[in-house]
Amino acid sequence: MSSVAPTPSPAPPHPDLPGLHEAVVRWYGSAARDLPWRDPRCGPWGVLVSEFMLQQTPVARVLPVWRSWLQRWPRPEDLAAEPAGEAVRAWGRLGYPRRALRLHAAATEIVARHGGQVPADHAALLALPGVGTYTAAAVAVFAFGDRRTVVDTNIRRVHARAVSGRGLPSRSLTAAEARLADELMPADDDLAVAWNQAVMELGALVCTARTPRCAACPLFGTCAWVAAGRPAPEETPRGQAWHGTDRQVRGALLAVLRAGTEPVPARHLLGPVDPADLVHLPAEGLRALERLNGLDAPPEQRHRALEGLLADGLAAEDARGVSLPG
DNA sequence: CACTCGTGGCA
DNA sequence: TTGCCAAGAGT
Repeated sequence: MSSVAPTPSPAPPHPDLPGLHEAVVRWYGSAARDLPWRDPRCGPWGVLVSEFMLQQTPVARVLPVWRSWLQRWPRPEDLAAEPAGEAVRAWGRLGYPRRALRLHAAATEIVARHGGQVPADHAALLALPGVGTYTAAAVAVFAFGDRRTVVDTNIRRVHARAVSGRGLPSRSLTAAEARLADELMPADDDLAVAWNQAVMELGALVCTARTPRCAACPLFGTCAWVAAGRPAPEETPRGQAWHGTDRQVRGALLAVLRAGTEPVPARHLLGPVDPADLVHLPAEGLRALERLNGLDAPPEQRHRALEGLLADGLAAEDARGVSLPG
C-alpha cells in the first residue's frame, strides 16, 4: 500500500469554515432587515414576486410595489386572470418592465402546468419565464428550504473580498467562483439556508460595492481583502449608457403608455406631441409626454425605441392600444 | 462571453 | 453635478 500515490487533497476554500458560518449567521441574527418576504407566512408566491422585483432593483423601491401587488394578486391565478398590460401598469417605475410581462407569463404557466401552486422543484422553477439561475435557486432556498448554493451580486462580492482577497468580483461569473460558492456552503440543510441569506444581507448592508463599512463587519478580523491592504478592483465595471440613447426614449415612451387610460396612437409617441391633442390623458400622462418632447433624441431614435418596446412583448393591447403608424 | 434592457438615489 | 450601482435574464 506504500506504492500508492498520495491523493492530492484539494486546498480548503477557507481556514475555518465553521467559524466563518458562525460569524456571519450570528451577525445576521442581530442586523437583518425585517422584510415582508422573509416572513414565514409569506409563502412561495410572495417570495417569487419579490425575487422578480429585486432583479437589479433596490429593496427600498420594491417594498411598496410588492405590497400592493400581493394585495391585488394574492395568488398566481389572480394575476393570470388579468391582461399582461395590467401587470405592466402595476409594475410602475420599478424599471425593466419586461420583468412584469415575464412574471405575468410565469403566473399563467403556474396555473396551466402546476395547478396554481409555485413549483417546489428546482428544474420546474428554472423553466418558468423570467426565472434564471439565481431566481430558481433563491426560491428553492428561501421559499422551500432547499440546500442549494445561491449566487447573486452581493454574495459574489463578499466571497471575492473576504475569501479571495479581491476588491470586486470579475464582470461575469466564473467557474472558479461557482465552485468556491459550493465549497463554502455548510453541510447542514438549515444552516445552509441561513448562510445564503446571511451572506447576501452582509453584501447588501456592510460589504457594499462602493464604500464598505468594514468597521461593522463580522469578518473584519479574518477578511482576506483587509489583510491584503484592500487592493483596488482589477477590472472596473462598464457603464450603462443612458443620455442620448434610445434607452432614454424608451423610458419616456413607457411612462406615457403606463399613464394612459386610452389607446395612444403611435404617431403621438414618435414625434413632438402637442398635449392639447391628447386631452384624454390624465395629468401624469401629459407630464410624461412633455418629458418625451424635451428629449434631444432624433425622431429616428424614437422610432427604434418604440419598435423595441413592441419587440419586447409590449403588444398593442398590453400597452393600452398603441399601434404602429401606417 | 458581451451586450441589452429602466429607474432613481446617493456619494 | 455626474456617474455608479442595484437579490439578473435572455440572446
